Amino acid sequence: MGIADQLAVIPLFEGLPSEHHQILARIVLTRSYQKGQMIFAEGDEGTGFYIIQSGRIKVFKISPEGKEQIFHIFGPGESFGEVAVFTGQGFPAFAEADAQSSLLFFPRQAFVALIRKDSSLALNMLAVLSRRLQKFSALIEDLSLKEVPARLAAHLLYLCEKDLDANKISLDISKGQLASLLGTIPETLSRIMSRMSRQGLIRMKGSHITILDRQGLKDIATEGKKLT
Amino acid sequence: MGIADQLAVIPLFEGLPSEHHQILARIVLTRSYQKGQMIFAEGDEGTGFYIIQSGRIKVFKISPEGKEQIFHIFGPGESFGEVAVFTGQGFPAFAEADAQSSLLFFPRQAFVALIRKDSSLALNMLAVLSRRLQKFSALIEDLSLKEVPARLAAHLLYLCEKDLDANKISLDISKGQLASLLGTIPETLSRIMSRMSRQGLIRMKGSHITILDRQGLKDIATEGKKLT
DNA sequence: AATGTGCTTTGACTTAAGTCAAGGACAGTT
DNA sequence: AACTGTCCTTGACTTAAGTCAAAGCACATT
Repeated sequence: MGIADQLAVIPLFEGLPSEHHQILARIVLTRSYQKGQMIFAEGDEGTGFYIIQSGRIKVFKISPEGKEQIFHIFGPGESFGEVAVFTGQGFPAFAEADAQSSLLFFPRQAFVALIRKDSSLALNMLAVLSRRLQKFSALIEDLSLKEVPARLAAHLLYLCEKDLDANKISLDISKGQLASLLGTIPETLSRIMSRMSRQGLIRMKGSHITILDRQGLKDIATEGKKLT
Repeated sequence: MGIADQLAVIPLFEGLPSEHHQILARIVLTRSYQKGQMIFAEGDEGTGFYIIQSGRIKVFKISPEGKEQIFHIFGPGESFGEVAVFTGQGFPAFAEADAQSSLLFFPRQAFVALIRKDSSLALNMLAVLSRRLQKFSALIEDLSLKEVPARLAAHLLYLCEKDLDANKISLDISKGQLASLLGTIPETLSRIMSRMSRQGLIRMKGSHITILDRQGLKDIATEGKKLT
């Protein structure tokens, strides 16, 4: 399967004329990264953006004291680093490979040139950025207006919805990373998870979590209901 | 001056052929809002977006307990509510007039149709959304990785840069709103401001603030330097 | 099986920031 | 000048969450 065919199934490139898939295939560069390798740093010049072919990428910021906040964890088919393409400023965060990854890199100039010619591509990109803005709104709301138990409850319910229909979740990231994604630290997350277990809301065995009381979690996630 | 001429000077519509300004002028609707009036609520269907002609709009979320987090305060020439246009989902937050305001409303269908025809408009919109994403990143970083004194110090320096060259700032929003913008509450903000005064970093007289020690504020904003 | 390295959990403690409640300050109105 | 409502400040207290440090586990390697 050629690159152009791979591109055709990526949501961002859906509905484009196939000659545009050809053009994209000509301008794209493939890059590989080891687990833990940095893809770009905050402030680096944004010379293009990336789509994940395989692997996993985390986008994050880190405080001078070393606390990390993960903004997103992206998987195959998802894009990142677009913001810098359209603002002309540097990348606003760090990106690092969370596993051995293969990425497609689209250089800025050529990509912008294509977007000028293809309004479907422009609209797809607008949809991608809009959805990202929506996710950010939710994160801001969480950080500012909810406490950690509520964020965790919401996240567990979210995983449960998208992952499997049943009540079993298997975390595909470490608990430390989950903490960072929820805007907290491993110790706090650990304590809250054991409180939830003790109250019979969830069962925990390593990275496997079973939801026992969906309604109870919902109450904590949305209502101001407290976790004893 | 006709609407089309007004539109021509709005950043989002810069560089468009003037016949497109004409089209925009034909599809736009003018709407007026009293201070305190709601423009849309979270979850409302996004039938279009707005540009501010005059007045001021705050976009925010509110917790069940009543704490408010302001996402943005927008002024003349700025747009809001675009996200819902491109995701097709409801508005992700509330918007309310912060003063008597006159808004331009662009209905979704007609606007998307124009964006299909005008790639400059599409690129302008991509730039607007990208910059917004950048601002959100900064807010997330602040909420998660910095404490309130650091956020306040950064905000004061920011106001000082954009407002006037001198060291005098006059807040154009209430302190309560500033608190909500920084992700805290009035009491906390008040305490921190008096600490800053006591330490000789700023002088405060009502809504007028003078920066006395720019470097001191910078240290608090960026380094992990503490405020005694 | 033994060793080691990197997560995760737990405990005791500290601290930033929120809550509740009472005063002040101030601007506009009568 | 007195009144009224709103916003701001201050004080005493509570609490969620972070810090530091020590075990505990678990998995991979030798």
